[in-house]
Amino acid sequence: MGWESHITAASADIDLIDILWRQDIDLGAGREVFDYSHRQKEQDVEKELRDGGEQDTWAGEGAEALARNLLVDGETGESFPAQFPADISSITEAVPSESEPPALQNNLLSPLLTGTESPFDLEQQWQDLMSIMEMQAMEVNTSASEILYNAPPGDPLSTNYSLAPNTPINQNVSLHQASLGGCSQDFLLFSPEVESLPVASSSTLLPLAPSNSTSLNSTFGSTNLTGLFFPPQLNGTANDTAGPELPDPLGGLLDEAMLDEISLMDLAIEEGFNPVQASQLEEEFDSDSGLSLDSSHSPSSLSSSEGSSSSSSSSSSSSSSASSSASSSFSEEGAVGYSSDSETLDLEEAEGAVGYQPEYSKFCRMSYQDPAQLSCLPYLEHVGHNHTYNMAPSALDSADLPPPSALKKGSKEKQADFLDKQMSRDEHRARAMKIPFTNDKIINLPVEEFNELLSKYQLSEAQLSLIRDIRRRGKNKMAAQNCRKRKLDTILNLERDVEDLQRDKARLLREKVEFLRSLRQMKQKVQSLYQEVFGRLRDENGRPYSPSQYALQYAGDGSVLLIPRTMADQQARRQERKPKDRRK
DNA sequence: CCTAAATGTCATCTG
DNA sequence: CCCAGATGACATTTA
Repeated sequence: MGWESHITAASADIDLIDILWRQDIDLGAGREVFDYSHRQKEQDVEKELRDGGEQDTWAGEGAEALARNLLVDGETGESFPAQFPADISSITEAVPSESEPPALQNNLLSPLLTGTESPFDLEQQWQDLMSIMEMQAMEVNTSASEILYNAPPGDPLSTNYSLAPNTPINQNVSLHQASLGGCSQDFLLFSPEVESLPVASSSTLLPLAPSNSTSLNSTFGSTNLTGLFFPPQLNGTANDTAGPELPDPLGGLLDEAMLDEISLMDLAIEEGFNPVQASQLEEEFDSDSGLSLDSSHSPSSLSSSEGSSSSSSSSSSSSSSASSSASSSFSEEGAVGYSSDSETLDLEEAEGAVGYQPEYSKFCRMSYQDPAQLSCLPYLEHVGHNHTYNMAPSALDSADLPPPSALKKGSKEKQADFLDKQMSRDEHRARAMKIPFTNDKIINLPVEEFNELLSKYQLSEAQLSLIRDIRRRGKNKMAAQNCRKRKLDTILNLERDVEDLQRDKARLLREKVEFLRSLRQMKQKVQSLYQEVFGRLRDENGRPYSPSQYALQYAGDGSVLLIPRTMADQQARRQERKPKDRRK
């Protein structure tokens, strides 16, 4: 279902890409630039695609798109170097002179935007691709597909070229941007190749439009990725095939989107993520430690994390609420935390775990403290047994244990066994050593009271030693529990953050897709305008100029010149190279 | 009986 | 310096 549409869209993209490519070429963008690297990347992509199932398909699409995109980008980037301080206004003016409607003017301006594309160079694209794949792998849930393709509610892609309301950039905006971009101008608007093509040259804007899925499929499928890399040839074929058909906006967009997303992904992951995110994460960890402090309020961990992740906070707030549910469960455990899991259940444990609540322990067991013996109280007996501590070493244990069971028989015996089993090793040891108070007390009593308690009894060195060990171990046990809870909490928080980040990433990718889409639209418009203008030009004899021999070029002063192709090509090359150098 | 997860224990560090 | 708590590493128990 979705896949098909996606795929088709992707294929459609190809045509678009081809067109753009040509444009780029016309502009003077060099394919050489990307060729080599592209191929390699593509191959890699293919491999990856093969490796994974659906994801692969995605990746594949993305790769293809990427490849195409790269071409485009590469071209655009190179073709539209900042070199040319061209005025947008100039361009617009020039166009109008031709008798174009205002709308057209705007359109013309839009092309300038292409300059924006430049930023996306091959490397980035590649990274994007990688990132996308990664993303796909990662987010099975919020599958990138959903995001990318289904993404926005009123997703433009699905609808049409018409920009979605949400679309960040609409044409108007784009124009604005274009002006800002101030791309250079002396570039040739479009060049040769487009015209050279029969279909295109003759007339039509159509060629500019993205090709249909069908055309895409045919061309693309057959050609395969490698084909993409050899634009010149492909262009011809692709154009022919694709030519007349209506463009599939979605397809092209999607592909680009894919590519772009990839790039975004990369950026997010590699660049943005590492530094920023990493720092955040680090903070979180720190906070965690802090959390430990807060142990009492496990949630604090959340808060802390939030604080750290505040960057994502915007989303986090929402997420936090959402995640909070998840975390909440967690928090309960943890926060409460440390209150030990109800499961455990030895009172001791509970108390202990709860730790931090010595009183509780007192509650439960104070009574039997009698030095006399724990056995006094029935209830205590059982429980008390547990608490009653036992001997340390296994020898004692063994000795102790047997007796009880042996002595008591029947239900009682069973109970005893049960209780024994319930007793911790330290309890057994305490009992074996005849320690007069419960482990609970030993462990949970505040230092003062603990010392007081010890002072009340005449204890042997061995007993004192055991008591100290019991206390130490008991404390540590609780500490370990808290520590683990905290750790778990931290992990949950991190997971939540990851989700938030993924959401952000997806959102950014969507936005990128939309931008690219609008950019592409503008390019198409520019191209169509170019063709229209060029088509209306007549020489002294009233005959149209041959697109193969002439090209329109924007002059620095805003005028549009008709110049011989050769010159145009030369200039295009120059422009092409400068940008490269700059980038490096 | 084996494995993995849960717990407990110990050694260290830290505040 | 002592203590309690935190935590990594290892041991033991539990499921």
